[in-house]
Amino acid sequence: MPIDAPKRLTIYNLAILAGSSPSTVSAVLNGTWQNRRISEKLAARILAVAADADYSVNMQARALRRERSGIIGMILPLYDNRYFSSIAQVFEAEARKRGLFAIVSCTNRDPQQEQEAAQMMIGHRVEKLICTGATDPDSIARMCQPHGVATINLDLPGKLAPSVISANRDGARTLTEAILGRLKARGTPNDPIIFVGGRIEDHNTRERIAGFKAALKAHGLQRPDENIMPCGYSGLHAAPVLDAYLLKHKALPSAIFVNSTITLEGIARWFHQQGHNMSEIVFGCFDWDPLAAVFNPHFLMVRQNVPIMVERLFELMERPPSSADEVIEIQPEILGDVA
Amino acid sequence: MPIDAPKRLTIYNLAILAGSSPSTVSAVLNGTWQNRRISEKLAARILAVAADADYSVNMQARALRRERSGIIGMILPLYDNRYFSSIAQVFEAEARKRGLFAIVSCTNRDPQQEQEAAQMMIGHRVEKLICTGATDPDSIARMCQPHGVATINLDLPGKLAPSVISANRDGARTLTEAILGRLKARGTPNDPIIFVGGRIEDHNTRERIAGFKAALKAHGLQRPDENIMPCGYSGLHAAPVLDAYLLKHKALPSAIFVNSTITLEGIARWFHQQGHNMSEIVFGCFDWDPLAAVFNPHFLMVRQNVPIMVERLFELMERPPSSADEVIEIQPEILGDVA
DNA sequence: CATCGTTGCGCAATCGATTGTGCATTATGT
DNA sequence: ACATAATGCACAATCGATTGCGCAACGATG
Repeated sequence: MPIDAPKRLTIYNLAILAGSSPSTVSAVLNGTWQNRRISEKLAARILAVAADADYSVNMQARALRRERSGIIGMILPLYDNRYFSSIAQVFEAEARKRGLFAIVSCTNRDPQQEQEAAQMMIGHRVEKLICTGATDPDSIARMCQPHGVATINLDLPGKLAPSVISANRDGARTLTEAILGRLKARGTPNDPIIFVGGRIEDHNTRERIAGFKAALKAHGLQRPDENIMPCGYSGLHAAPVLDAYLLKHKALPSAIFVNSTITLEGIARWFHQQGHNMSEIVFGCFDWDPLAAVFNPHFLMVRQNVPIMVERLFELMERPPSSADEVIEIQPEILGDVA
Repeated sequence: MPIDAPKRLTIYNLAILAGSSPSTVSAVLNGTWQNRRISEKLAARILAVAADADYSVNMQARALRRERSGIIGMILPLYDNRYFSSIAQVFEAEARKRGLFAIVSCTNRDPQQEQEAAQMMIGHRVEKLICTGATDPDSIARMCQPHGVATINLDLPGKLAPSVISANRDGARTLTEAILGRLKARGTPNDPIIFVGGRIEDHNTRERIAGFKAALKAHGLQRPDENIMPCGYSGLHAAPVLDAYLLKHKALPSAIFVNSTITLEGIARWFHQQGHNMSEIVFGCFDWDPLAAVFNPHFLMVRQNVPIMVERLFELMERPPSSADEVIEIQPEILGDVA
């Protein structure tokens, strides 16, 4: 092992090795040599030399000169969740297909971290920035705009950039109707049903609540709003909410609309700790996790259509959107045995 | 909205705005101005102008000139799994703490994708490359070496770079003993137990099998090797394996050592489809998923210690390893009710 | 008053790839 | 044979930040 790489390998070195010039080497290596009328013979020789010497283009130099980085950024609340991790994975694969390099940064649903990450992304001269589940997408859009970085919102919409989101209201209504169907099948169509989880400040939760209420109303059921408890996404907040419900009603609700798998985790933990049996209750979860689904096939779960959402995302990047605040809604899928 | 950013904002523009020079602006903005004896007054003025103009350093230019990118790369089999997504998340947070920018790429346990991703990373001049769960880490180390990019292996070890992995053999032995303890508690200490999932080609699976066998042996149990079925990670392969077992033995095993949550998913699906009851069987899984754990608190699960593993990773990066193929083993944790 | 040391800052080269332009050769047309 | 066109390639400027070096202005010292 040498003490250090004696000399970095550049197109200048390659030019000498191949008996040519840097500009020719560059053109050959980046594929524009046809336009420059480089002979096939020389191109082949240069390619051989480059391969032999194990050359690798310096992306920073390329980006600097081209004034475009070939990088596309995404900020994400977290990786550690099947919905978001799947978004990251599909996003990366699609970016790669398009010759773009994806960089993803987690921001923990924290507006300040979101903005810091966006600053980083701008520094790295990303060509676009996808704001996934951002608590404050409009601030990010405003930060990016003067730098010529277009943003697109995913999962949660904003007003200053086009957005791709799930059809939350419709999905929630369908899920709620499925829950009501289960209750009816059990012969207890009028039993109490509650909504747990999410943040009332975020668009998705509000829409889901609207869908939830609409479904109840359509079935002639009126429920007090106190049965709607958007207590945050963290699973920790589920326990106090359930405790309070139990204390007040001296009984568990017959059905629960759970607003995320993270909340579901908290609820399941509470049930286990309290010694209650989850299978006596109808669960509908607006989110999907394969392990949860397979362990509890009777659960009703809504799977957001990540592949389509990401596909639309890239379409928006490629075709300019009709308006700055266009919102594309993607229908999610409802899963669960019709037990 | 302007047709385009009229002029990109650079230190040259800032220098004019602040009535100074590019080199001074640069020094002020990157914090080295004290060394250059720039007056506090001028520094403050430049900072004000920069903030006011919403300036953002061009990282490619900086990287090019400094000959270091400030980027650290990681390749990963997939995001869509709680173990790996957690690794990505912790890695990114730790990198950020150190002023590094993390880029992560999924390679689907495919050696070719691993190498392509490594090429990309080298092109972006990552300062280090972490190969997580790589099927062929040594090839990557060989690719990186001539470019002066140090690699570190995570989760699966290699011979050409230091590695941080879980104590697979110990963990598997402990897990197996816990399973045996459950069997004994049920009064059926000699019932059959099988091992399902993983790849026999990979180090971790081999070590876990060794631990599994060692625990059986220590308890005076000899099991035929045909009960060890490393049928791959995908959940799809679990079904045929279980079908075959059932066909041959006319009964289910009393305990199953499952080698990953992905395999567990396949097994659970099979149980549900076949109408078997999982709770009659002792499950031990060498992997952890919070939802699986909370839905099946009686499951024995091994949680690999991701925070510590990543911490050791960064220590290896900062302190040179004692030898090129040093392997650091991190003890995992065993979870599950002592029901 | 001359010398020397500080303080404060700007000049210009540099990192490596890209690309507009120009200059030799060689083919083609008349 | 001569003008024109096409072919094949190299020169040199450029992207934006960094950094070794040097120079002026000023104060301190003898």
